Amino acid sequence: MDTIKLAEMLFPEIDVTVEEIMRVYPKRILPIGAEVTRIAPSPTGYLHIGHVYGAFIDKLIAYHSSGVFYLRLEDTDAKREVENSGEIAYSMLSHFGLRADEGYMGAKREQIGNYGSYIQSERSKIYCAFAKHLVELGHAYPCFCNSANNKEEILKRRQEQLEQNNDIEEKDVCRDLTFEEIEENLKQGKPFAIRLKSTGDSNKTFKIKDEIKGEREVRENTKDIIILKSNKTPPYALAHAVDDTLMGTTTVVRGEEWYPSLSSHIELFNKLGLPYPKYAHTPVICKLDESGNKRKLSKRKDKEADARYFVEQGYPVASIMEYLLNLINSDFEDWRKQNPTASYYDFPFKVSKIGSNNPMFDFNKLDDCSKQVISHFSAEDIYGNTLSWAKEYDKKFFDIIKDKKEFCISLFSIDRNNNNPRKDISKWSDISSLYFYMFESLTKLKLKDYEIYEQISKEDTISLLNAYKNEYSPSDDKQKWFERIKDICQKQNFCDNIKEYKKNPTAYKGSVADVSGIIRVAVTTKKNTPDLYEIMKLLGKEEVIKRIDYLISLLSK
RNA sequence: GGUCCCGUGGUCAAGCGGUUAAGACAUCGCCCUUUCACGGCGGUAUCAUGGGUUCGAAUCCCGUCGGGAUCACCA
Repeated sequence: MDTIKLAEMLFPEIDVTVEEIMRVYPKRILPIGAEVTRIAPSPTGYLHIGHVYGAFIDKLIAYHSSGVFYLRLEDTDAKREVENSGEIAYSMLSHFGLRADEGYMGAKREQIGNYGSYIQSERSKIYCAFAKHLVELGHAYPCFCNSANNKEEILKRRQEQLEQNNDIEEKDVCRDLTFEEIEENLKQGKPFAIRLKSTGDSNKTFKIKDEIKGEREVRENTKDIIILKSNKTPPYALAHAVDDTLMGTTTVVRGEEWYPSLSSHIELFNKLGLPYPKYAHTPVICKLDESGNKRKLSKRKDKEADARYFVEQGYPVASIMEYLLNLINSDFEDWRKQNPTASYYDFPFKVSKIGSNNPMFDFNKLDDCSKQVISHFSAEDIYGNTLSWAKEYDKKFFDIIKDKKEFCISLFSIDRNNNNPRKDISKWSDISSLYFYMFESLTKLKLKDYEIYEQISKEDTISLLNAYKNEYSPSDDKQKWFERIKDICQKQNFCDNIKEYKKNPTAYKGSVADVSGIIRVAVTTKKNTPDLYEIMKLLGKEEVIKRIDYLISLLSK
């Protein structure tokens, strides 16, 4: 068959050649060893946390090799496109400090870099030229079969095939069409897609090194994959081969879900006569679902799949990044211990040290990371961050704290300006509930809202509170303040010394810890708060007495 | 169902033929502490399983089981 003639018949409107295009995209001039990486989200809604994870690895690779990290928009599927999501992807990436060195810069901003356009929908002529080239070479052919339109249809079709022959094989009925048949189809105006004419042998394998998985042996591709859809846009495979070649990507970092299609991508590169890049197939972040099984974080089911969730919750950027880095290279924590104040970009990260297990997302661990991170913040920074977070995501709390700068800073300073700062805040949204008693009156609460000391009788509790109410003086220094509590202990047969109490617990009604705790609960409802002395000073005598009285009244009912 | 990937404590994991099987989170004790914290110390593990290879296996090989991914004109 005259493939040149066929190509011309299929693509009469394409007048550029692959050679001409390649000339427009010169080789990058970079330092030796520099890696070019990219994040290539498709604008189908929000940015998945997995993209943040992947982009972070991209950025790290580029950063440590003095290379380039760029952002490309993979918007070749108009059906799935969601408005504004390109912008969301850009701004989320920027938010997490993963701003690209070049590429797409958000909807209304110009693209930066010499290898654009970085928006695939603007490159369709390029893809067609490559597809045409492949037809010319006899490595691709037109397919006139009807396509499935949605996932449901695909799954149904697959199910039917399974029931029939236990095997799903791509049937390439158009592979052996004659020139005349193709011409006839074209005349009738039938739409066509372009398929790769695979020459792979499923009994043969080849070796390839994955930067994460290491040396692997994979089976040759035998599928005639689609390389151009009937609407003249490319599916991922062609876009990947063409763009990553033209844009000079040296390492492709992508999720493990791509691994099964690797051999088809390699065949495509081979047929194109192009060298393929290095690959790093990353593990996929999972979670434990309701039935106890591990599964990929799902956009539809899991709120934490959306990168915005972490912003809405008020996690500092560093917290997320450090948690992710801990997942990426598990020795990060050791390094962090040695280098408590260094930037995480200085961590000697290694692609090869990325594990190949799919990790489960662990909020416990994230929160711990975040508590560590926030413990290094100053009270002023905590206030500032909380304020700007609340302005966006908690209007009510914003109104409460916006004019209370001094008060809040005093509050956040408690237990903070020392060598072992308190670690109770993991995200800005914690603060309103953690310290709610500092911002509102307690007079609407019921007894069940208090963390009452069950082991102390109601009568003793009331009597302790009454006694303390009369003793409390805001002008006391901390020493004196505590002396008074001890006084009450002695008068009411509570032990004022913990060690003593532990030696002989039955001799007392309780210890000074219980008494302090009871006062703490009366003032704050909670057993766990920052230093009580400081809290009471901030609240003021009137409020403290009022709160004690209120709890007494609740207990007396 | 085919193909591929993965199996070390609740979670993240170090480990690469000889280890008392690191460390972190969570959890439970204890200690420190004039309260809450912070911090310190410690407990909780027959390395999915069965069989090989070996003087010796979490580490190598095979089977089994379990989990995951993928098999689109989606990325």
